[in-house]
Amino acid sequence: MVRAHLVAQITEALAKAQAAGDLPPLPKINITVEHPRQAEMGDYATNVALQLARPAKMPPQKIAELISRHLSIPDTQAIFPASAGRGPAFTAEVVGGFINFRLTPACLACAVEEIIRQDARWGTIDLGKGRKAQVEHGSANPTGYATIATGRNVVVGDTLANTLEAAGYQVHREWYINDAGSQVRIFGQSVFARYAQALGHDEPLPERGYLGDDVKEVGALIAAREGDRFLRMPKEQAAREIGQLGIDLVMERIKHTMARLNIRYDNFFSEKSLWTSGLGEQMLNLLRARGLVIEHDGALWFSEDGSPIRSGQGSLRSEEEYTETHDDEGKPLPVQAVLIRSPRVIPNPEERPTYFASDIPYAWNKVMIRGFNPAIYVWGEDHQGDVPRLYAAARALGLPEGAIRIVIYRFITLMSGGQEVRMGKRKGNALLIDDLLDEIGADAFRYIMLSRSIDTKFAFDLDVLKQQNDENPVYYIQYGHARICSIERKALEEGWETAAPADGLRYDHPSEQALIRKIMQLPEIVELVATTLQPHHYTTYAREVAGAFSKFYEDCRIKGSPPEVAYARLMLARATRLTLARTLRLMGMTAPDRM
RNA sequence: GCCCCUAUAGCUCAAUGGAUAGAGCGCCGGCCUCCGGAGCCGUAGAUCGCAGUUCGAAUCUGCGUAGGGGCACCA
Repeated sequence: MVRAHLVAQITEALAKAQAAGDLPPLPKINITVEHPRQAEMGDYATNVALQLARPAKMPPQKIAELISRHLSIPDTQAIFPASAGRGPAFTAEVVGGFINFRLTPACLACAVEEIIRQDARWGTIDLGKGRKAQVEHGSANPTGYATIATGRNVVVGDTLANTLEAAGYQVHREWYINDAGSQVRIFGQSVFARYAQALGHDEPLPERGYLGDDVKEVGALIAAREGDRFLRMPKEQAAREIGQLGIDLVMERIKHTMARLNIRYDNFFSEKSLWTSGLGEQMLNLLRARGLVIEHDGALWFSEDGSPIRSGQGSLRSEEEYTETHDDEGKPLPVQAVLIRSPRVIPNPEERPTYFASDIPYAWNKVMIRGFNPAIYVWGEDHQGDVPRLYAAARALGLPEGAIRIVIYRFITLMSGGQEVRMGKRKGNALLIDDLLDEIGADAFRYIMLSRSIDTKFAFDLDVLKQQNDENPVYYIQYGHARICSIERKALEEGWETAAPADGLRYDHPSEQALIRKIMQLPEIVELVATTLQPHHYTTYAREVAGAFSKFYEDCRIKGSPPEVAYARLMLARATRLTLARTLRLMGMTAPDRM
């Protein structure tokens, strides 16, 4: 709200100072306004004078004073159109080369009024301007129930989707089903083995088969539903058909798990469909026509610049060829070539050439056919090597710059007996989301998943989490919300709420003002998450809002205060409730009325 | 070997290149005639190492050290 106005005022003052000859002509700089760490330095500050010191050949303090002299201070109405006649919005002060801005108490009061006016709209911004965006998340192999590794993926993805929605995008949520390829085949064989075992046959699991209990359960379920009819057909066919049934059962269960997590999808997209629809071949032909597909020893390679593969190399697996090179400035150079079809794969509509090959038509489908921009991919760090390839493919296909954005998050490891263990679906040692939800519930799960930056790995210690459950910040935040609801209920019952004072609300207490400053930041936080795609900022912010409210609640009585004070405080409590509720909802958590 | 990510308080994590690096948990010490004590206040405690860029570095660059991931006809 306020920030954009400040930037505009500073820009104007800078231009005026130059026009008046106080400052020499200067190069254009990026004018930023930030929150000073120290409250004594005001609510906002700009460092323009420090940035201009060198080009202007003047001391920063002097520049700041000159700019400040040309600064016009707007009335609150300029920022909050509904609030007229409340005086200037802020004061400006030059300290050590910074220009510090402090919102006037009247302006803080206008902010509270504005938040209440916006009500359910509070926290929405218009960054997207109605454009279509997609967040693809989840997308684990349908070869087992959802694990907590997928949990991080979906919670991050869903929160980003919520954020983009709040930021004014029309958001589509998609799960990509990797229902093609060899893992699916092995999964089918594994389910078949468990199925046969359930029917009393001594059928061994395939090599590198899936060992988890979930696959056992799926096999037994199919045995119970379908009887022994699959035992009377060729094993290969049985494994394929049972594999499909298994995928369906697994996806059903995953959808159920997602619903428990308060996550819904607009679409589940089948990888296989990219090839059965013919789009895959179409894209390969398009790339071939552009000279970007190379045939070598019967294999098909994608090469961004069409450069030939070195002769004598039957495969690009050698280090030299596969390594992503960097130029002198450290900028990545294009990957030389990526395998898209092996000579060993017999073309088969149920098989797709390679995993990467599917990414090409999928990207096209997202951006060119369905018109998503941005199309956001939420990927685990095991896909990190695919990032430059997908970008290369996007460039080769001529997708608009920036249409594809990839979010990489670090893995979750499991603490077991003081040791970190990497989970694996095939190994069957992965912790399932459902089991964890039984223990701690969806709100705590989502909060925990969001509480760490996606760039840091997460060592998951179940015992510690269970133990900490009661003192989790989740409850502190939700408690703040529930407490406000309780206050509002009581205020209604006991009739504390009087008429609004004619000349507007007033907040003189430091704890009131600190709380207002905090809740006012919500749109900035939404913008921050929408642009950085780092959702952990919400957890920090929610904790801060709840903390500021607790302090306010300790210091400032509502009940029993003079009517005007009580009214203003009640409104502040309401604005805080709206802020907490929105933040919790962005995180996909509930905002309970009572606990 | 090459590429990506990470290293901040005893522990788990924050900090759009800004001013005195913040929280939670844990430790120690205070606060309930009162709107919900799942709370509030206070004490102690930290930027992996060495250079560099910058008016200013936890943040950017280089070289180390330690950990994770990737460089599959797995996904």
